Amino acid sequence: MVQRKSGHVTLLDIAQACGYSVSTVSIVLSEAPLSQNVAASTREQIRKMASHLGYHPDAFARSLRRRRSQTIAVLAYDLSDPFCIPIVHGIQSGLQPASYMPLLVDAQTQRKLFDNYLRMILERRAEGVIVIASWIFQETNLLDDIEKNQVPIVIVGRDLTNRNVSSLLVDNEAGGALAMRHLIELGHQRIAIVRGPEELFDTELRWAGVQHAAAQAGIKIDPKLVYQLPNITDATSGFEGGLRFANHMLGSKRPFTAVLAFDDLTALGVVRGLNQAGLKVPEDCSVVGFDDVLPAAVSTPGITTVHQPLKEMGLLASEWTLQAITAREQHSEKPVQLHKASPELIVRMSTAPCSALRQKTKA
Amino acid sequence: MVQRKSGHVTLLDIAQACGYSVSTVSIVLSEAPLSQNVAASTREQIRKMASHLGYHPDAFARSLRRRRSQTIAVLAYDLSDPFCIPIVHGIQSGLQPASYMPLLVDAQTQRKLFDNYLRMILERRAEGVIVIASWIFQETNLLDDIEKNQVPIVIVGRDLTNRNVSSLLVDNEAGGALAMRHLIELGHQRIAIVRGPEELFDTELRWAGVQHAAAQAGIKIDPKLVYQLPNITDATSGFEGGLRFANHMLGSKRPFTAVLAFDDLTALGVVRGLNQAGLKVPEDCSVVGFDDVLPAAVSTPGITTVHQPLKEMGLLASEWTLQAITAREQHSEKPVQLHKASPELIVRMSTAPCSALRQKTKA
DNA sequence: ACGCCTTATTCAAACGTTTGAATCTCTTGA
DNA sequence: TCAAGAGATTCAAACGTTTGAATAAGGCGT
Repeated sequence: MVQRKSGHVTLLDIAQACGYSVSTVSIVLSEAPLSQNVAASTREQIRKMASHLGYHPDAFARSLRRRRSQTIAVLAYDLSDPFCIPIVHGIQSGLQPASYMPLLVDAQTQRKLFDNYLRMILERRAEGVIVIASWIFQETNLLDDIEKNQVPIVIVGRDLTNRNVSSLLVDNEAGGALAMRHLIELGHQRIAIVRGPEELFDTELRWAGVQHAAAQAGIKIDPKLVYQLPNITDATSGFEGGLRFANHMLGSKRPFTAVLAFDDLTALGVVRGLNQAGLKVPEDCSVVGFDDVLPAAVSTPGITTVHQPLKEMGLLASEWTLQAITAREQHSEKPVQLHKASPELIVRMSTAPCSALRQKTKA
Repeated sequence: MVQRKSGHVTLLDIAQACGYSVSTVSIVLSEAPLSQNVAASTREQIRKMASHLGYHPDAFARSLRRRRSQTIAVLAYDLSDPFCIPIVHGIQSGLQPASYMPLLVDAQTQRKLFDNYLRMILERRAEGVIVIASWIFQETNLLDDIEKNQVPIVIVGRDLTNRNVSSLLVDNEAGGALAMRHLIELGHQRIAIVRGPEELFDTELRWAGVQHAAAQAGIKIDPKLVYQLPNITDATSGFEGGLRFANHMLGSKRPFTAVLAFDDLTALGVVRGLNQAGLKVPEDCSVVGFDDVLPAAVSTPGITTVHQPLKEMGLLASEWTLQAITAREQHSEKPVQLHKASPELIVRMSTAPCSALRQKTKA
């Protein structure tokens, strides 16, 4: 194997090795339209030599010349949020057939890192950006920077259509209602609610769904049994919050038979808190979560939750991005879109019919 | 803002805008040594114009010319394994100060994807590769391909020093012993073991540690209470296995007071299985896991487990890679290294003193 | 008035690839 | 015999940046 100074095999190496010009070799190996005109024997010979020398086209030179990076950046605000991974998988499967490379970066909830990576993304000339806005996420000037560089952008997990960004997220309102209706159908009347952090838009929407479902069933929500998670930027902080609030609920001496938690980690925190006080889930109290992340599925009891079709959302996000890129190539523009994915209730073992109800029906 | 055909601002734009040559602009903005000779006023002017136009150097052109991609590929065999994320974080924090960009890709346990991404990595001229070999991982010809291209490689989660690859992994033997000793100290004598898949190297090592600890304490392991997970490539499959084996254990009618599971997911599966049979953890049976992933921490009871210093391992992996790169620049070579990270026992609520022991000491 | 040093700036080639246009060599038909 | 076309291959410029060498302009000592 020949070693050039750059350490990599180039077209020139191949050209010299088999006595053709660089152009011919390029045409053959990149399967340009002109390669039909190249004699079959030549093609064969060049291809053989290329693989023999272990040639890999230099993406930098190619991108520079073609003015295409074949790259789409995926900027996760916090990759350790289990919420992200299925989305990433969906994106990958959408990009793979288009032979685009995902440039996946994790801002680790740090504004500074976020900006830093954003700069790198722009330098690497990503043709599109998909932002995964899990948990709290302040966008501030991000959009200006990206827009200035005319890079199509799609956001998952947040509605930014009012800022002219195509967005995909779960239908939070429907999801909240789904969870609430489930508890109501099980006969629960006194339901404690743990709302999400105020800064998170999901919070209001899920809350609206919950209220709607309650109103529809003629059930009043005791304001003293409504809690709100603090504005903390760590995705696992919900667990602490749920644990703390469970203690508050029990200390408040207000009766309740079920807890509707903002997300799965919060629900798991609630379960822990109830258990520490000697209460069993679901026998003494039902708990329902939101998101359907892995820990909810593998804990015991499994947490009843609202599933988000994350993989599908990721897939759609990648498709939208690719569409926006082709649109821009044709000097047109893809209109801003909003997709609200339908949530699905996953019933596990953390919810059960209200024991109070059983007594009532007996009476 | 000026728009060129490429859609991006270039050095030429800046040069023309303030009447200097491209060279001068380049020298100033890339802070080359020569920039000391450039008049302070000129520097000022150029910098101002650059930020005004929103200039970002083209990474392709720069890398092509400099022959440095400033990129290190991070190839995860299965990113959905919670095990990976802390490692990635460690890598990121190691790369950040060196202003290297991590090129993170997820093979999703698929051989085809793995090869595909590997090709892309080579085309993008990553200067180093860090492989995260969670769960089962067949390396076959990967190494040849990378070695041919003279790219330094480091592997996390697997010992491949015999193949000449620097490796970082937890000291599995010590970890296995740690878990076993913990159970023994709690007074458990009849301990069921769920071994990992046969193909996974960790399996034998942890098993050796377990056996060693047992021998040291003069405790015999009942072969009928030793199970082995099947060779499945999905990281969450341990849960199913644990659940199934818990049933087998109970069905075998052999007495046991504790279960040592191969990893946390398996432990969670065991807990579920025991619960379904009406047994309480830890009152009726203790369960210990391995890895300390998120689900183990947030389930109730929290799973006692063996923590791996994953973040530190990731950090060290990135440092080794950077060292190997600088070594290669100086035409020397970094020797192959092996780091066995010290595991740490995390005691949570899934383990408790053996009730049989209590009776014995009373008697 | 000349060479020489310093300071400030520019030239021009190179990195590896792609591609429109050009070249060269055959055939073929008139 | 020559023009015209087809087939096969090559030229040369370009993508945006970096950098060793070259140039230009001033200051200073002789």
